[in-house]
Amino acid sequence: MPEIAEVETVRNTLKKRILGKKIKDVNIIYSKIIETDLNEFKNILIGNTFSNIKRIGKYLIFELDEHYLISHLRMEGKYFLKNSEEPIAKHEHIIFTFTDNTDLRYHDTRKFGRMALVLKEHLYDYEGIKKQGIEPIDDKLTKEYLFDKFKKKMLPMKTLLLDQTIISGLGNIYADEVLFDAQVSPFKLGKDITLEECEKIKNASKKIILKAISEGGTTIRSYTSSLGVTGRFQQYLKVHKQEGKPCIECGSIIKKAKINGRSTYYCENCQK
DNA sequence: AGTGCGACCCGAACGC
DNA sequence: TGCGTTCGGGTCGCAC
Repeated sequence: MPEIAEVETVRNTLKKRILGKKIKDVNIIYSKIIETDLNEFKNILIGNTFSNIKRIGKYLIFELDEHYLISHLRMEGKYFLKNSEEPIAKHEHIIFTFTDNTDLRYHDTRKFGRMALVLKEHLYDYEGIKKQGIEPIDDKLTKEYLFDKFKKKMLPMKTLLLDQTIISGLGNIYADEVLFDAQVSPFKLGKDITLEECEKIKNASKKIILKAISEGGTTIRSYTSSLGVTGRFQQYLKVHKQEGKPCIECGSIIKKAKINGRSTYYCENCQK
């Protein structure tokens, strides 16, 4: 389940492998992934070259001549690099074939990921991109900014951390970890949060994302032979999926709850 | 405007 | 064993 750290790892790995290669064909096996008109999608990509790969929030942005290919992996999207002769595997939905007879293959068991082509000057007209808030690693993420965004909200903090228009890039796993690190209850309403707690949330977000990115980078090195390009997150989780285990800080049993439909793990004793 | 929730998918986990 | 059911994850879009 890719979050910002996994997306960053995929970006760095693909940059080393596909930049400068000319696309000679695009095979669309499952078309609902693609939001752009399919003929237009193929016509723009064939003959084109990926010249850079950027990231905005959880979106991968592949740079082309005049367009960007925007790709969101959602939960299970992955990119594989394979030789073109290899048979198409289950769950491979979009295949970009380069002139050197290698493929970039988009693999997604849940078919939830999305791709779209936009003209470069229209990147920020794309809804998902336009709405992104500030990233945890950006110095513009201040306690004052967070306090201002949270202070009138009747929603629980868990929900607010998942809102990409406030903090860009936190997913369900890291939201739990951030709240644990900041010692803030996931149930606490935005309107009840203090400036001091915003400072803790800001620091925890940055710390956890930076750690996750470095872990993702470590993990990927074991993938060189199989070519599965994904940054699987490490099991350094203190609360997420730790239900029933003792809290590493106080020994209380980690609890699980649903908050606005999202599974949430927390320590009742540490998080107030 | 703010909030709540179903839809999109399908493999894994669970219940019988 | 084998079947059917439930769950989960990020985002969108619709309902209130």
